[in-house]
Amino acid sequence: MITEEHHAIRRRERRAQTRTALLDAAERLWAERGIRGASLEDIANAAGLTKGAVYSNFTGKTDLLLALLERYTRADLGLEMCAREDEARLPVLLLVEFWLYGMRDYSAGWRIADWYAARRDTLAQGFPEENGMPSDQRATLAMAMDFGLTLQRLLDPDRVGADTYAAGMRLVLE
Amino acid sequence: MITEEHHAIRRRERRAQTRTALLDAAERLWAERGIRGASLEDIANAAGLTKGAVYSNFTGKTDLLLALLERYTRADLGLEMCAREDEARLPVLLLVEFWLYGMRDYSAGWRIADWYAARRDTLAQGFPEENGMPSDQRATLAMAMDFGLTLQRLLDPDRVGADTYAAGMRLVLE
DNA sequence: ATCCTTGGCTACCGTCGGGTAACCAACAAA
DNA sequence: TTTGTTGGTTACCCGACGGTAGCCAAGGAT
Repeated sequence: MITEEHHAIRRRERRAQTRTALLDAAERLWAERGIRGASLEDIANAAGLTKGAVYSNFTGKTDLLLALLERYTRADLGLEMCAREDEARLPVLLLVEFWLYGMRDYSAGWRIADWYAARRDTLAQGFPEENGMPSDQRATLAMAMDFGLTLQRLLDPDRVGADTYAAGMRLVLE
Repeated sequence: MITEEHHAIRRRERRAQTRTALLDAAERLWAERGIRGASLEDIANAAGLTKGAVYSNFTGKTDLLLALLERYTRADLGLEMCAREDEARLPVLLLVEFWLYGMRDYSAGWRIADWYAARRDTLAQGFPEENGMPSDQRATLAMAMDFGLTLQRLLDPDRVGADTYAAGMRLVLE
């Protein structure tokens, strides 16, 4: 039986779907071209919609950005991003975009900083406190190594091989 | 005595000065606001000039960008960028801008990749081959740790302290 | 069957930014 | 002094982008 609430729910679902579609498109295009490099119209078209849909679901570009940042920082990139490098390329690009944005916009900065902190905490719980180094410090170093190697490797996979990546992670994970 | 060549030289010098002034302004503004965030007019005005001066000295925005990249990759940031953190903020921001640009523009990508490689080589010469790890690999790891820690520390200096930075560099430099 | 809400579309505006062309002043060459 | 060149300014064009307003159709409510 189909009730009125049922309809209302389907309605909300459809709206959520368009929101998701827009966020997906923004995530992909902004990763590919940079935040200022993809316009709202580009994003809407990529989602099979028009710019109006964006303004119907978000108050503006920065709102869309913050919503994406919100969703992005909930979902977890697994540790060791460089493991499958082709797959990691776009997420890392977007992460760097967000880092830059956060460095310049204070209100977004704390959110990214918090995400990093949460990631470190999660990671630290996997490390037993050993060798005199606190586990949270070790987590910070692991993230740093992972990130620093990924940046070099994505830019120049020939000269920064998978073996170097493995050696780095081994060193920091003892 | 003032010869004709003397004049010609002063002329060339003045031109070189305006070029430098434009490059300086671009370096600062692009670091502060991002490459797409500062227009040619902004840059020219910051240098006390007008947009026309840019087009008199460079063929366009990307040419100015490449010239700056060229100059930037000649000058050397010392290793351990995070040592004096306030001083490092802008250079690191610009470096990340360049990294992103290089990841998306193939023709610029190899230049940045080469710069990284040269940095690694220079660094590697300071490392004796020891403990079974090749010195060039150690250089890669040192850069990765330095960079990864700097990114985290610039974003959140409270939670990523100088001690952690020191510990990371110690670990990788043995 | 009728009304009204909602979600998305279309057309439009103002601004901004890269790029161009005409112009002009300083200055070197004669 | 006159002439030509060079370095920079001014005014303008055009496309793109963020944002707004009015419209319209789908589809729930009554």
